[in-house]
Amino acid sequence: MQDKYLPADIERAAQQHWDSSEAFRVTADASKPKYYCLSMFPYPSGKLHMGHVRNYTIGDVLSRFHRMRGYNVLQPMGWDAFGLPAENAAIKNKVPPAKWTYDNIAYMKQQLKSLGFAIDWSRELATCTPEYYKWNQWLFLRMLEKGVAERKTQVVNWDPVDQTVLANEQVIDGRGWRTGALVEKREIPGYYLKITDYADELLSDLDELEGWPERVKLMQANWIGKSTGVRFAFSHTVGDENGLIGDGKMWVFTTRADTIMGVTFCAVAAEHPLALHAAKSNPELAAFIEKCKHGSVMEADMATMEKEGLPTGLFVTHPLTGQQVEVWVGNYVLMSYGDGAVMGVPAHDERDFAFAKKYSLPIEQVVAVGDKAYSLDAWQEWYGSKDGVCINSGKYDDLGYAAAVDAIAADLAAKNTGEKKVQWRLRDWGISRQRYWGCPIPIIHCDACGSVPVPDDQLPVVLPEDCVPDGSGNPLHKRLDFLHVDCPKCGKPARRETDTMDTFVDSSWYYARYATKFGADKMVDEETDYWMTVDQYIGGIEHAILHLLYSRFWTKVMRDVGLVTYREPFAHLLTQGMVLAPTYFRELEGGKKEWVNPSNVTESVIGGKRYAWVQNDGLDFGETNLVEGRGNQSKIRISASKLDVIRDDDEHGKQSVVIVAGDRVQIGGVEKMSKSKNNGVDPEALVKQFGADTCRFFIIFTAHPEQSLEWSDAGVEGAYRFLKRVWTFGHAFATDIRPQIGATRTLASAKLPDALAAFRREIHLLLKQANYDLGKQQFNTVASATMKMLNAIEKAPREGALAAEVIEECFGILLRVLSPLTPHISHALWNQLGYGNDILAAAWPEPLEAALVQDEIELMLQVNGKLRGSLRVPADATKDAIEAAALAHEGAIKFLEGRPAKKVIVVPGRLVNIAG
RNA sequence: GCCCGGAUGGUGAAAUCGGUAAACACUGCGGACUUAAAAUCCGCCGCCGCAAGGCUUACGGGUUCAAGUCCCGUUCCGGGCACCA
Repeated sequence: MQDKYLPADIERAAQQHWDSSEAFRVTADASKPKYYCLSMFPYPSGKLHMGHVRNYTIGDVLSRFHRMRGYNVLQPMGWDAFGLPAENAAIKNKVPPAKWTYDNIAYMKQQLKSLGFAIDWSRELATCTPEYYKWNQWLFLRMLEKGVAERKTQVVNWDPVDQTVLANEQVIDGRGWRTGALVEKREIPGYYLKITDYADELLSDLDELEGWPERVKLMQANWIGKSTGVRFAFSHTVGDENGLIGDGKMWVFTTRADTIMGVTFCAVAAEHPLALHAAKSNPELAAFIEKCKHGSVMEADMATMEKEGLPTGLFVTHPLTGQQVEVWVGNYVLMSYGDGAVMGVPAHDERDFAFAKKYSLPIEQVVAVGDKAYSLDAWQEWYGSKDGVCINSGKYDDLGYAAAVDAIAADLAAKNTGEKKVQWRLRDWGISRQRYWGCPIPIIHCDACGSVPVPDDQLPVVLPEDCVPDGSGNPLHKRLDFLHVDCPKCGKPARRETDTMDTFVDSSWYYARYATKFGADKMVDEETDYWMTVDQYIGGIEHAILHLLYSRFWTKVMRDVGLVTYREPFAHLLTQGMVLAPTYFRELEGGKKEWVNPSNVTESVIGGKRYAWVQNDGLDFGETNLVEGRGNQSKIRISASKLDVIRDDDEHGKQSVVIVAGDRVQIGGVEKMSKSKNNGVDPEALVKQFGADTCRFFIIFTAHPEQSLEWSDAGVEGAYRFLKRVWTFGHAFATDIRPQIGATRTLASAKLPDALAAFRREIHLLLKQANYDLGKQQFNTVASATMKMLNAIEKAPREGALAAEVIEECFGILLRVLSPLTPHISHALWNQLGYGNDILAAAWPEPLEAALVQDEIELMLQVNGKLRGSLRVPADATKDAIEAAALAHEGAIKFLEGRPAKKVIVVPGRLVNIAG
């Protein structure tokens, strides 16, 4: 056996073994419990980043752990291969998105393999292949048939120079990313999936998802946003030659019908028919509406922008008081929520209050809480409270919130002008994208027949893969061979739809496709019934709402089409935290920042302040300067061609001088690894330098899976050092310890000497803790436990057959607990130390009760809640005996200072607290 | 702005049900080995204090024999906000 730890050799051999034995290829097997472990598939952006490595390491730990516990484990992998970055790369490099994407997949696949994940590669898929996206198209057609998909208008960001639709990401400060032109809102037709039809079920089924984090369920529930309120109409006589607008009714929705008597104005969206009508004769209003068209379609911008409005000069009639109420246009009213109009109750709605103050509109208090006094000076929290009673509200006076809403809803209903209604915040899912690199929407536009679905036998509608977008719109418009098609209905020349599907469609059902036998001409087959649902899903918290909600919706549609029987796709969800790294930059002329990669930066603390610099690129050893200085008592020795001197005083006035080689850079914050901040750490370089096991171990060890992880080069070296020690001990075991073991094992029946028993107990205790933590999916402390085990094993007695047997048992436990984290080294040692052929086939270790027993335990002694000592008592001591021992303890006597003990609390196995 | 999280030593973090705060590491410092360096091994390391002891889990209150953990309020940081994935 090799005495040095050589990760490259060990890892190559282990991976070859897994490959040649097809170790991770699985099929349905009814004799075993199944465990479907799924990590969110990567976008093939070019190279793996640390977020991927973290995600798949967590998944791999779970997969390997369950496999050793006897589960039939499926862990697949694939590629979320359509999307905007491929088009951006095409614009930049003049390479078709398809080529860029497939090249990236090939590269990243080899990177994934080098990390030793237990993946069944026979199930690999890429969403940009026709055999996959055919089924997007097929199910979309079923949705059209069922009325779940429909065509209507959508609001998009329009770049007037490039004449193209922009993604939100491509709008920077209200301007197009390439042209710098002011972006406009524009309405165009597109396809929608009616996720709102499933709102109730998507909300109520959250209760079934016991394996999901509460916060994710809460976020989803808030996103769906069920609110019960009253929808009612203000009547009016505004109309034109086509009759009254909206049949003389302006509908609004409110959750605060109890404040209806406090309405002093109404506000409508800029796109509302009443606003458009008024604008015809009001140039100022027309200009305001035009202004509202520019600006963001994003909710965050809508919510933070200055609330502005303009009166329309139109009036509507309050349905209960009969009073005339002026209608304003407000830039904060969304046409897409409810009916695009709201009632304005400034006394009890914070936004209305600010609006009324700004435009000097009347404010009338109609709710009172206790004896609190209402004032118009500033908004008070209680103005919006539902805990008060109605005042100044005629017949509704003195009613509480619920009673008032009921009474008002009943009166509105009696007048046939309103009713209670459930309103959802959730909007329908617009899936049309005016973009090339996506799944074609299977529709043909015919002048005679309209929008005609592509017949099933003509699927898939294949996307030409050789287009190169140039940023000025969808290149499919110029592809006549794609565009020209005969109408399936009437046979006359027609035109294909050029819009493609949102990439969230692709990722809404890939998990079901992995579980299907490929080749079968079906979207999913019987094998899915065995594997689904996904037992464990792992991915970034940033997907907590959209991707997960769309996947749940898509599953329910597949169920309603009769494809599957389950109603939820993911039983357990683990939301991993982000991978962060420090950022560094140089300030360039004009205030621009040039970001410097952390791998080129050296940092030091000088006089209590942090400094960073980039080592000189061209270190010139021909003219080496050797400099020795003193700073903070430490010697600094550097060789460089360019030097920089940093001087600083710490808070005690001591001056430090440090001479550094290189250019100073500014220290930014610790942020998510990203290209834009140039703070990514390359996993490939790391694997080359230290091996996959070190990389995996560091990632698992350094943070709880759900928490963000801060990158540290020094920490990686610590992980490497640990694995070296594991290997070194394995070598010592093989050469010095194992040879002491006799022909027959005696451990099971032997009475161990105290030191050996204590050591064995420690390992089994650590194992018990590790198993508990694995159950909690807290892998960082499992990694700690393996380090503690090695610390104990290295110090354990190793002379004699019995000691060797205990070490054999304990090191075997360590190797197995380590194997999901660092499978390569575990594989090599398990095999070479004679534990067995393949650690994958070994059973997961369980602690032995016999090894855990102890005679004496230590209890902490507190006096008035403060720690004053400890006492050793027999493990089976009674409460009275413990009390007596505690009161007799010198620490207790000293700190009670002669006072009698008022109360003695004994917490079994932990502590005694004397109150005196 | 709205919704959801988070905050513990010089650093990453641990503390299971309210019961020893800082396990396990990293950095740093001291030492051994070495001609030297690397590697490895041993020791020390929250703050104040000579000590006894006191203080300490972002900040301010509260509940409790006992609070990092529960409750109320505040600040700061992060994620999402529907066309980035």
